[in-house]
Amino acid sequence: MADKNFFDRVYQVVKQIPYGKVTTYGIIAEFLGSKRSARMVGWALNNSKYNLKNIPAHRVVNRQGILTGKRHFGGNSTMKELLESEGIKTIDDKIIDLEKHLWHPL
DNA sequence: ACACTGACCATAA
DNA sequence: ATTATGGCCAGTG
Repeated sequence: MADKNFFDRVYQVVKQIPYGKVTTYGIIAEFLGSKRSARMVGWALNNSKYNLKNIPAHRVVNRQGILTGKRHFGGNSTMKELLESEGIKTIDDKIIDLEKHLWHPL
């Protein structure tokens, strides 16, 4: 059941994101083979909290570096605080120097 | 079994 | 430049 679903693949990639680094839905989706499946990546993360996995979903943002999923963290600034806690600066839920913190699964 | 939705991205008009 | 639509896969009603 590890590589059985799209979700699990996403989990393994996201869990490999090192501290202070971020990645995007598109990159993950593209890494999985279908950049059009970026939606599923977000879904996987949404289910990840149901799976109680150690998924640093706060390190996953959209193509613009915007914390699109911050509203799913339950709080208003939970995601933002987590990122800043790792040294990632954000303005209005957008990551500054995204490419500087950007991490690629390869 | 069918239809709609979902933390997106790219292209077309 | 903005808005609309298609596409991808899976889950839920």
